[in-house]
Amino acid sequence: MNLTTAPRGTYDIMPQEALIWQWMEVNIREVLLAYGYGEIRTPIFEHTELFLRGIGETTDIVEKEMYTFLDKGGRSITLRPEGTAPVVRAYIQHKLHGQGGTTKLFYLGPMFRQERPQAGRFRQFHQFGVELLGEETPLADAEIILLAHDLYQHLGLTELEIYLNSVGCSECREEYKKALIASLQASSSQLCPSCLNRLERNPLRLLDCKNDSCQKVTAKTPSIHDFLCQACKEHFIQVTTLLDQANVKYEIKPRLVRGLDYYTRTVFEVVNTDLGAQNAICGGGRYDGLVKECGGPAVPGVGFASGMERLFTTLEQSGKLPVCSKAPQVYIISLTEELSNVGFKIATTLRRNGFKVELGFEVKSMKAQMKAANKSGAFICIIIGEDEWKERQVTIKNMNDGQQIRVDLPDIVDQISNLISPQGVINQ
RNA sequence: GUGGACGUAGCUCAGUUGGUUAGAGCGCCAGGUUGUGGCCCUGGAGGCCGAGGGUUCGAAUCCCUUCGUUCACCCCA
Repeated sequence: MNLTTAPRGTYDIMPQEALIWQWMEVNIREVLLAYGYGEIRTPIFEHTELFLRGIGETTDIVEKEMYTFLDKGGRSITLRPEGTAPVVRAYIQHKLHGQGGTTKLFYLGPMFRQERPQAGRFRQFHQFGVELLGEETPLADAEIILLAHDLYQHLGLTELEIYLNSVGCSECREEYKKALIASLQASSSQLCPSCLNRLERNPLRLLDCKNDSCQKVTAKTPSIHDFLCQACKEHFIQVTTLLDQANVKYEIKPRLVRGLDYYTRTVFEVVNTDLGAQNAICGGGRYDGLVKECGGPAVPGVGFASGMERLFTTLEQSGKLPVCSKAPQVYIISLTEELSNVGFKIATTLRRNGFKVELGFEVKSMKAQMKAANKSGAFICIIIGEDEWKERQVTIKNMNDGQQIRVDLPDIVDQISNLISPQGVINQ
């Protein structure tokens, strides 16, 4: 074990980068709140059973990717691998269905899956997501997709693709599965081993296998759209109509199926095709059976989850990351040990007046301190030297043009205010 | 869990068919100014060449093991 390295698949967000994360979070919250969603903060771990029931026992997440352990009371605990199941649990626990109407929630935070890391995949990663509970109408599906669309738009991402499909309800999906299996069994000899396995367990997933031979086989299989029941068909058509009205471009992908068992009817992904193998930055859909499955009433739901690391990378690729600077406005240097007290006092005064101030702690040569001031990116440097201090003055230097003036101690705040406006957080 | 690629200074990387004290650029520190940054010049610090074992007179270089990183597969955001 190497104690000086973060555990596999985890990483530190350092101050400069954290500024960008804060920016992303602020913007995401802004849009979600504007759409009427309230933030919910659920625990980072839950009873393992919740995920077994919610996500589905035969999914890969549950079978091999969960961080599961026994606590000291012998309970099986799992670090949340996704956000929907915990939100649904909280929805049931707090009986939000009893308040009537719809419930609109969003979450944002770390998730955990014990997978082998690769580009765009970590063991601790971050997602935000929304859940709209209590609505069966296609308006809800459309609102969710539109929300995702507008959100990325708001962040400056205009080149993303939206893939859309319907996986039907429990009834018509069963019909389709039967037809699919029947069609595939005829040519099962040409399928890859993992697809042979999936043939029985989850034939839908076989549709997006990347293996050439499998693709040839599945290319000839029937489309789910030929099997959707009347209600599902109409639901899907209405969703697409609403998206058309809102001018949202999307691509219908009859073969888009998602890995989680709980989806019904609408499923969708938002994809950045420049991202490599892990190119989905958002995935979601309708889950009409999930609340009941988790022990609540039969309440329909629809939502999505978005991976923030992938969002970050996408923003970076598109040159949409903001320029975040942690540079101070004012850098203060003192030329002798005795004068560093004065510098400290001036720093405090300026900070309490709302200026972003950095104080050189070490009294070194003036040249060295000026270098530090320059490197900090400060707009103004305050120099406290013996000459000035004899007359209870300090030098204020504009680091851009090199101009400097001497000012009396009581006038510092006013003089600085003439040059810059407060940007710090402390305001009196 | 499986496979490929890669681990040399704080960072990005050189390092010839194995051959003395392991290099560059950037960054850092100091000096070129008695109290003035950016540009330039000079000097300096900083490496168990990921770790362990083996081959050899001699290993950063070859072999094995291990750890780590990374990309891909399975699967997924």
